[in-house]
This record gives sequence, C-alpha cells and structure tokens, in this order.
Amino acid sequence: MEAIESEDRLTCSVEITLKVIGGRWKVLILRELFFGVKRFGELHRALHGITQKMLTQQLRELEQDGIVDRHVYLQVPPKVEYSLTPLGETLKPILDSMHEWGLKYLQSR
Amino acid sequence: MEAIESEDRLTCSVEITLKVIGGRWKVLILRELFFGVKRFGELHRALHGITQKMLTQQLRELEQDGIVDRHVYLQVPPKVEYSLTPLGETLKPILDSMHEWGLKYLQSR
DNA sequence: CTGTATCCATGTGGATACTG
DNA sequence: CAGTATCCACATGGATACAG
Repeated sequence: MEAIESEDRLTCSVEITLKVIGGRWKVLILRELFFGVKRFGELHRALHGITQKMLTQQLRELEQDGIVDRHVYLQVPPKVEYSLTPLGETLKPILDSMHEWGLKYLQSR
Repeated sequence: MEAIESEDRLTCSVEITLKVIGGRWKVLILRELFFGVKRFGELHRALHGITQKMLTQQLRELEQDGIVDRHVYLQVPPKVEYSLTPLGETLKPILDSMHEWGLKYLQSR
C-alpha cells in the first residue's frame, strides 16, 4: 500500500478510502493519533512490533495523503510530532463504524 | 489478503473489518452484490480486468468470512449464484460512508 | 531521537492452459 | 459455465546496520 499517486485510476471511491487507510499499520497509527499528538518514539512504543522503517514509511504515506501533519522541532536531539489534519479527523466516523462492525463480526462467529 | 483464520490475533477490531473487505477486488465484488444476486460470469464481466482465479479466490474468502453465499445449481452447464448474507448486508453502511469519504477526499485535493 | 540505506523473504496477484 | 492447476513477477513488509 503506497501513497495515492495522481496516475491512480481507481474505479470506485471506496477504493480510494481503502488505499488511504489500508496500509499494514495505518489504522493503528490513526488510533493513536485520535488520542492526540504523538512523537515518533511514542508511536514506535505504542505499536508493538513495528520497525522504524515501516513506521516512517506509513507516516510518510499518511502525510502525502493529507491525513497526518508532521511537525519538526529544529533542535538536538531531534523532536518530531505527528498529529491528524482536519481531513484526517474526518476519518474518525468511518474507523469507529469499522470498529463496531469488527466487534459484532467477532461475536457472530 | 486471505480469509480470516482462527489463529489471527488482530489487536484491533478495525483490522478485522479491514481484513474482510480489504482484498484487491472485494469492495468491487460487494458493490455488484449490493445490486442483487449475481452469477459467476456476470461478476466476471462486471469487474473488468479480473482473472477467473482472482474472482474465485476473492469469492471463496468472502464466503469463508460469512459475507457472501454461494448457491450451486446441480445442472449442466453449471450455474452458480452469489449473494450477500445478512452479515454481508450489514457492511453496506460502512461501504457507503467510505464511498462518501472517498468522493470528498478527491474534491479536497 | 528520528530517521536512511540495504538486503531479503514472503505474499499477493496475474497469465495461461486445462477440466468436469 | 464455472472453475483448477501451474508458474511467475512484483510489491510489500521486515531485519539489520548506519547516520545527522
């Protein structure tokens, strides 16, 4: 799952949404960011098992897709904060309903 | 994306939902089935570019996940109809909101 | 602390041919 | 008509080491 490129010709806008949130770790990253602003290290600790490469990669894609904002503090040691953009916030109802559906799905099996 | 196995230990129920609908062609297949019962060949023609293998594979996974129902008519030539299960129908609001979000996303860029 | 760079294993999806 | 069976290319994701 990579960031959405202009060459993409997705036939269905559902696929657009799926491409934005469909990365291996993206919904987990978004869940953390719904709680508030997080630093790189905080995200790294919160998402057990993710590698630095993957975290960076997924964050870059979310950034390119306009979902998360990256704020770099020019200091040593470096400090980078990630937060949801207004567009990113609009994903919350969808993620919530997917959460609800997932729970019901598990109960029904 | 494969069917959900009992060994899966997904930390977040959003991921469950994503796993069910996240296959390469699944949301497109679901869109067709929201219109009503469809035969294998109808789906094959509707989803331009999908191979028989992929269509079969994605349908099997949706079937295993309890989303679609497969009805085989014992006749020659064979006839197989696919439809949404009640559980599958409950996905419609989510797909609808993803559709809405995708549209707004495209407009905002 | 917050990343890059490299290399590599695996999975996912696709082309093609064949079948009950 | 509705599939299976092979074979294969590429993308995705991960381990590890290194860097500003």
